Amino acid sequence: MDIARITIAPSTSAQVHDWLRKRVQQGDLPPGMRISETEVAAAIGISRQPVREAFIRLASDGLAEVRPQRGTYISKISVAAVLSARFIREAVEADLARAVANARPVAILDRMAKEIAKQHKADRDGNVEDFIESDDRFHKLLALGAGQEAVWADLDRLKAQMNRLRHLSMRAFDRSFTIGQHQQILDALRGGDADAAESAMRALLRQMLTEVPQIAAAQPDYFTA
Amino acid sequence: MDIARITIAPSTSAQVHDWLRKRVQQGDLPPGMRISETEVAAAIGISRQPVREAFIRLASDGLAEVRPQRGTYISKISVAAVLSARFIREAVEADLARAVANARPVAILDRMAKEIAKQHKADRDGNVEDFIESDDRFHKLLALGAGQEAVWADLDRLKAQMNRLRHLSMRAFDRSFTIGQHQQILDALRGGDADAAESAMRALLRQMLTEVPQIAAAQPDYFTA
DNA sequence: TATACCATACTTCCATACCAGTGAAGAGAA
DNA sequence: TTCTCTTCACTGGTATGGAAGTATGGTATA
Repeated sequence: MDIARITIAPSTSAQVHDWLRKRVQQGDLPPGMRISETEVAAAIGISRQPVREAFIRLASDGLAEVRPQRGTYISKISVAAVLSARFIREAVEADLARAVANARPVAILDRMAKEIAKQHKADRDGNVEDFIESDDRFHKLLALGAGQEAVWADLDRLKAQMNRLRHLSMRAFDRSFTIGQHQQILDALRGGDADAAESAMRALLRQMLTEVPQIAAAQPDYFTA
Repeated sequence: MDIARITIAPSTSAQVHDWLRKRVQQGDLPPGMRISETEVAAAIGISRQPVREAFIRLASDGLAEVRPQRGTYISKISVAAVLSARFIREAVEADLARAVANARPVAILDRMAKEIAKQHKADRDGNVEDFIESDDRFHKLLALGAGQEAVWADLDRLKAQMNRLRHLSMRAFDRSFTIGQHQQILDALRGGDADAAESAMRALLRQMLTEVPQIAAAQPDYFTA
């Protein structure tokens, strides 16, 4: 038996937290919605305490807001936070692209090509969820190719609000543009052209600058400045 | 009376969390130390529940690790996390420097000059705390000058482990080198030379690449890979 | 001496009860 | 009708007791 596989059952509180977090990320629990310790506890069939602790964790994630004696609400999406995360992504992924272009890790680049193929298929099928997941994997592979896997973990946390926006808009931004940029990035990486890889990456991420305000304007109830 | 100043007393749990967080950041509670719900509650004179919730928040910050039925421990500093945050800082602050060099916001640049003066003084006086605080303000001003204040808030959260390392090492890295780079950065910003500003910033942050492993090696008990 | 077992004193986790603050509905007066 | 006040259901916050799991040191056994 593989001793690394020995795990303990996660606490009730942690399970509730995971469940809520996924539902918020997927837009199942919409921004501004009120949630109640009592209701959730009764629905699951447990006491209030673990639910309460899950709410605290959710608030630490920036996904909920606990207002004492008033109620707990799913956080609205802060446009400023999304744009801040976008700025950070552009800077970081530009550097990552340069590093990968210089290192040219063939195995990683091949996997990136496969993801682009999956994105074509998801686009044809109109499967937004698959597209988003493959998109994320593409960018994660970039970090991996630069030997900076931990960097992606940090970016992923920053991306939390951005992910909610993507799911809510159900548009995943301009998909054909995204795929085209991914291809350009990959071509540049294969050719070892750091400058081209960087500029293609920056162009990809700057596209959000025009799309985010449009999405926010279309569903103003879900957003704050 | 300024109605904006009306605030409600923070919950006990939140106060305990703030208190613990500061003590961990300042190295008062060293990495690896065991803390107990019962002990902290008894020391403060409250029940265990708020303390428990403070521990949960602390764990969300990455500053503590709760091991069920075993105990709660102050997190050791992950060298990988520090280096990941450093990589992100370099990429982001390089872009910020370029933006500021192009915008040349005079008022901000003057404030940055004052911070450099404070750093000279703190260095002469051997006041490490003052030096660290001024150092942070210098970099925050950079984000401000680029119109990206929210970016600094995100970076600040990523810097959590880095800050602990700084306080623990009580060295604040190479102070004279830091001040010199700050001056070079400021000169480049004043001259509108984006390339020079970027390279000076990158050189400053790359200095950590050599210092972090040294500090970690000097106090191995406080660090993990 | 070395090993297996077990009592015990911890730990965090969960359930329950009660508290204080909030806000909206409803009664009553102008 | 409109306004004010009271009431009350409901919210999150805290205290406490006990359940389940873990580590440790002593003890019996080989």
